[in-house]
Amino acid sequence: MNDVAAAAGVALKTVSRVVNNEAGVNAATAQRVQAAIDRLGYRRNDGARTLRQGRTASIGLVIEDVADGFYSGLSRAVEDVALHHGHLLFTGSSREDPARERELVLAFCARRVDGLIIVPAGGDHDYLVPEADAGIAVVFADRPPGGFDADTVVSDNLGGAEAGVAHLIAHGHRRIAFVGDSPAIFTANERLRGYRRALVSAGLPYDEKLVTMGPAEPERLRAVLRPLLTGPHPPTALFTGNGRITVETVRALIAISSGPRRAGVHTPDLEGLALVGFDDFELADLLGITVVAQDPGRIGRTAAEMLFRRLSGHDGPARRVELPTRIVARGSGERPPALRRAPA
Amino acid sequence: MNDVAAAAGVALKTVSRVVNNEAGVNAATAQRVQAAIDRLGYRRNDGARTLRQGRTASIGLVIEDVADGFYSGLSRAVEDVALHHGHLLFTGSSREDPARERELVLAFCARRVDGLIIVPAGGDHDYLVPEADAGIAVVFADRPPGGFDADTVVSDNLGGAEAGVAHLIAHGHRRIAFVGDSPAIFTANERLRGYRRALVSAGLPYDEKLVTMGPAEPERLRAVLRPLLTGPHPPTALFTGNGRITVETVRALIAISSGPRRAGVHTPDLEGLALVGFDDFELADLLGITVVAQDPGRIGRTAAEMLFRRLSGHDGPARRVELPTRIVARGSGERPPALRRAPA
DNA sequence: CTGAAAGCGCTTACAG
DNA sequence: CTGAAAGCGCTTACAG
Repeated sequence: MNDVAAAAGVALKTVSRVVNNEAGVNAATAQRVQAAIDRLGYRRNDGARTLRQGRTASIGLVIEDVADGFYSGLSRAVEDVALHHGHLLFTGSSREDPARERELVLAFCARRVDGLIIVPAGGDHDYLVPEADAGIAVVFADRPPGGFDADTVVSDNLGGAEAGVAHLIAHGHRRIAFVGDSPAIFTANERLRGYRRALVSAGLPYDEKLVTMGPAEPERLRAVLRPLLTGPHPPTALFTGNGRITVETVRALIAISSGPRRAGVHTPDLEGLALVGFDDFELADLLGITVVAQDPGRIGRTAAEMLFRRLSGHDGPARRVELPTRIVARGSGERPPALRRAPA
Repeated sequence: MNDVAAAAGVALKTVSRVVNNEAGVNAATAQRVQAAIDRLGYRRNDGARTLRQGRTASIGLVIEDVADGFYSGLSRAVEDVALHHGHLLFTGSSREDPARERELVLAFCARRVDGLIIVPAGGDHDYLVPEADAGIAVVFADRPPGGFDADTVVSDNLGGAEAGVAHLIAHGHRRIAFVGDSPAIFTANERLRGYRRALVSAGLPYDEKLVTMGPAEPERLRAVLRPLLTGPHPPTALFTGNGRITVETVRALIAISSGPRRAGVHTPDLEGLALVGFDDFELADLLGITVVAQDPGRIGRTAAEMLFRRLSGHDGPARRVELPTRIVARGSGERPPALRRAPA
């Protein structure tokens, strides 16, 4: 900018005025400055601008994993809202690692992002207190924070799971297994609570032998599901706790029912089991899987809008928004209980 | 930092030394400074640091759409490499809009990112010349730039498509339709070229009535495929040009073959057609779809590594890396030509 | 081991 | 309409 000023024979401030389209510059002067800008290929340094102004016009987003369809849908919505407000977006994936979440968040804070949207991996957000005191706005999405008060947007995990399990019960099922994600994850527990509540409402017993929780690893699921399904009192239906669990469960069921198999179309008859999964996912329609659908785009959009309200001065108490889920019936959740074949 | 210096009774520079763990500070002094830092909740402002140092330790990534599995896989890899090199990542989606690509890229440049990874939406990258002159490193991924020389990482689109079509020919097909994405997209054209080349190699005629290109919209695909498949000389196989096209083509085939249908498991028998799709996608295994697989993670990783080589001083001529594809046979591409039923 | 001065590239707050 | 000075929060380059 200094070079431009020298080249145009004006003061720094005049160049600044031209660059920022401020009113009150003589047309001829402005033209001379613009010519110098073009000749020198000058481009304003927004980092310097930002330092002086105190706001960076950027926000940080920490999700679990971009490569997961749920979070990439959420990201896309956040990105749209951010751009619409003229903000740039730093992104990072925590990989369900609290230390990585913290590092990313603090790195974003060190860059002085104006605000943060966090899908928490960890359960302790004490570390955000100094950042929030310093004026960085924070909104949590998908899961609530731990030990820190801030705006939060979640789905109705409990109610959604309860409705999904009730759907199976309404179709005659009385032995329904719950296949959930790791118990360390907030949503996994809420969905387990919803499962229990549906059983209680229907007067059905809670049998912990029908409950398994853990990461969506194929080997683990096969190892857990095989004895469950081939044992003495198998369930007639499954309720799966999230999209990845659902997909890997379907794969496991096919592996269990067919063993090694040549390439070809796998008709997921699910061993005659009924299945309802939490989370919709691409191609669930073609597989005929009934789901309790969340709306990841709406979660992201809502969180981003709440953040920008804060950034434009809103100063009310922290709000918690709970978004509804809906059942999408596609066949797998509407089957009646089938007689299971005898153990192999 | 000034406040900390005052509180600790030392000079600014000493605080800077402590904050940055520079050697040569008396242990007692350092302790006093650290105490002041803790008491005041001081956190270094990396924006200011960056301004002084001339490097921002950040890179920008512009993809087509985060919500597309291919690009989110690419993003994840870029993110990993960036973090590994201590860089933060700005991201944005162009939505296949050249103007939006340009805006995002220039906004990143105004923030003085050290480097850029771009999946081009537009065909003209003249606008990058001043940025590159100013020292911003650029690598293109998935598609080559237009009118601008820079490192580029792409898949072997031509060879992959040729192999996929040859695979169908090897299984006896002689009338193979090509269902591609919009002709404005580089990869779509390369894959069409591969299709033609496979036909030529096998001595088969190129029939443009068997070729359709355009966006992956369900209505469009149904409107194009219905007459093609129910007409006088239907193809016995389809080659689809990318993941989204493949998925929507499968949906269209089901819609065409079954009309309105109650919810339930759709067995994608594809109307007896053979099908090979470019791009692997989640659940292609369960649907039994044979694909020509790219490796989006490897594309992202390779691009990011090339970028960081440039950032650490490498100054050779622009390189173009072409990554191999591989056929994953899952049944749909290995069917022999079937007698088609008569037009409905 | 410690510090005073200058400067990164802008904007703010004034003054003319 | 135009500009000189100060300052955002750091690091660089020296000096002691």
